[in-house]
Amino acid sequence: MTAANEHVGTGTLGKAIDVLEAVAAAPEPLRFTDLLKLVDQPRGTLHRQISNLIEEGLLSVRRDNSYELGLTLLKLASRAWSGNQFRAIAEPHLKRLHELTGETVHLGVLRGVEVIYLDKVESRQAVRMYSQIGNASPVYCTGVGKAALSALPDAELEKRLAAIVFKRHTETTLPDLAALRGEIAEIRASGLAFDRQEHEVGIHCVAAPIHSRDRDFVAGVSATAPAYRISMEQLTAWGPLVRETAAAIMEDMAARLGPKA
Amino acid sequence: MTAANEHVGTGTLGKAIDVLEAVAAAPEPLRFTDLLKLVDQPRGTLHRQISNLIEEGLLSVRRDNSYELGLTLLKLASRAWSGNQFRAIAEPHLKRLHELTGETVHLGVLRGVEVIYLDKVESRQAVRMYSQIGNASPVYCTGVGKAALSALPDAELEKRLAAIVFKRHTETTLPDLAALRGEIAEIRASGLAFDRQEHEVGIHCVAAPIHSRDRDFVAGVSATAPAYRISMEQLTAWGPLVRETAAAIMEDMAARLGPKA
DNA sequence: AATTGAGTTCCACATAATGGAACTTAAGAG
DNA sequence: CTCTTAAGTTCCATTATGTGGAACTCAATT
Repeated sequence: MTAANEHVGTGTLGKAIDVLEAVAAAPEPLRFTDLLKLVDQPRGTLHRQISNLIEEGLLSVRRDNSYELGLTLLKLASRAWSGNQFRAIAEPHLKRLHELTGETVHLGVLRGVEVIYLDKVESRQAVRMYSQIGNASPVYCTGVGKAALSALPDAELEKRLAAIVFKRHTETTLPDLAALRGEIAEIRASGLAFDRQEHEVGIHCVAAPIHSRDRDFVAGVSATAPAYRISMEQLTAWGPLVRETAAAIMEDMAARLGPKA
Repeated sequence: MTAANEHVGTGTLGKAIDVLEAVAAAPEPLRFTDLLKLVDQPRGTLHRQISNLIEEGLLSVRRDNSYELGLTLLKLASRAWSGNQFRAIAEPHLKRLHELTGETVHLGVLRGVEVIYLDKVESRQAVRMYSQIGNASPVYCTGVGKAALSALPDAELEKRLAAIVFKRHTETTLPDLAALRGEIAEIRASGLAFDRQEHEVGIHCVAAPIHSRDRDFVAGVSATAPAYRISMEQLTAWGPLVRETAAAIMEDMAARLGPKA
């Protein structure tokens, strides 16, 4: 649980999404009463909300009366992905970076205090794709997340930093704000962010920030590799390539989305 | 456009989903006025609905004021996929079928008059995964779709058939209800459905139906291959394997979801 | 048979969505 | 450069819609 589910739904729609997010965030199946405890709503209300969600195919009921997210979401997400403009622009650059490094390449965008992975390129498709794309990870322990943070204007950065809840994932996870601030300073200086097995043991990466002209949109690209096979030196050596990829994506964005709104 | 967007949203939530589906179904970018024509709502109302959707991250605005689906959908769909019980049960069986045939294996569930692909197993990952999973195709021109239809109780089948709008995708696409009814009879007899390049030229498949005990849930598995490499004879020869896979999935469902609700 | 807890239905009430109209911008024509 | 038309946005009285307390059903447990 990151701070992501402290989302306060506004309006009828917001409440509905809150229910979906509660179901999404739960590590184990939820039944009616479990949900009732999670979302702060009266029984009658929640019951009707759930009915509506089921009606729309956003939620469905299992045999044991627990809930799971519905197929409508898959259908919509499939279109959200293929129709995403930023992803389409970045795609060829990701492929190129993959060809140059031979390793897995990720594209992620910053949203609140988490990173949502928009795309992934890897050759040996050992891992299933859906398990990564759309996946949300905390900012402070991913290369893409830290890179994205570094690209924010100071005022905005402070707001986001304040919202982070630190949780130790591995031995090397940044423990607190002070450590994160230190890293961000370094990232701003070098234009590169490293994840030194901070999210998952055995996995490290180099990442570079991507941002729109006015920095209201920030994202990142990374090259990720298993630590046993790729050394930190090798990772560092890829730094310039990753930075160039990010730069190329930004150029393309500027060119294809008009000089500026 | 299939009959899918004749969805009539009920309640506030339904209207919101209608807007999302309109954006999802559009082949080209929509601006405010375009959307206004598609969803039948007064300007002020639509405007506020859009604001709410944007607020929740379900929609976002491009530089040119056209809309695209938001990242929240990716995040939720990622969980919808990994948490889906049916998919999890079917997964090992799909892998086994893939190993036996060496070809691409699909799992799809019936929803209204379309099939939504829930999973896909293939070795050479030439095609991007998101382009298939979550993808919705018409029932009448896919193996999985026809297999699923054949498993419906008659009353339900008739309702669905009535809602189908036939559109010719290829030379061999079933042209009308009569043709489809004929096929369904055959599928019921043999337990196997074929897609003879009816959806896409050069691609054909064998599929078998999957259903829950009371048939309120129907789906299908298929083995798909390019026509230039795999003959109809070979496809037919795989039939029993596909049927066995479907049977194994149903057994697993019965065992893991309780003898019956 | 009695008790508890889960899940569902109902309805007077209040909140939140509605939609008409007025208001800004932005684009095109004369 | 001003006029005109169209696109996009805001406002607010009206009303429809969602709300939530309480009563109810159903199943499991003792």
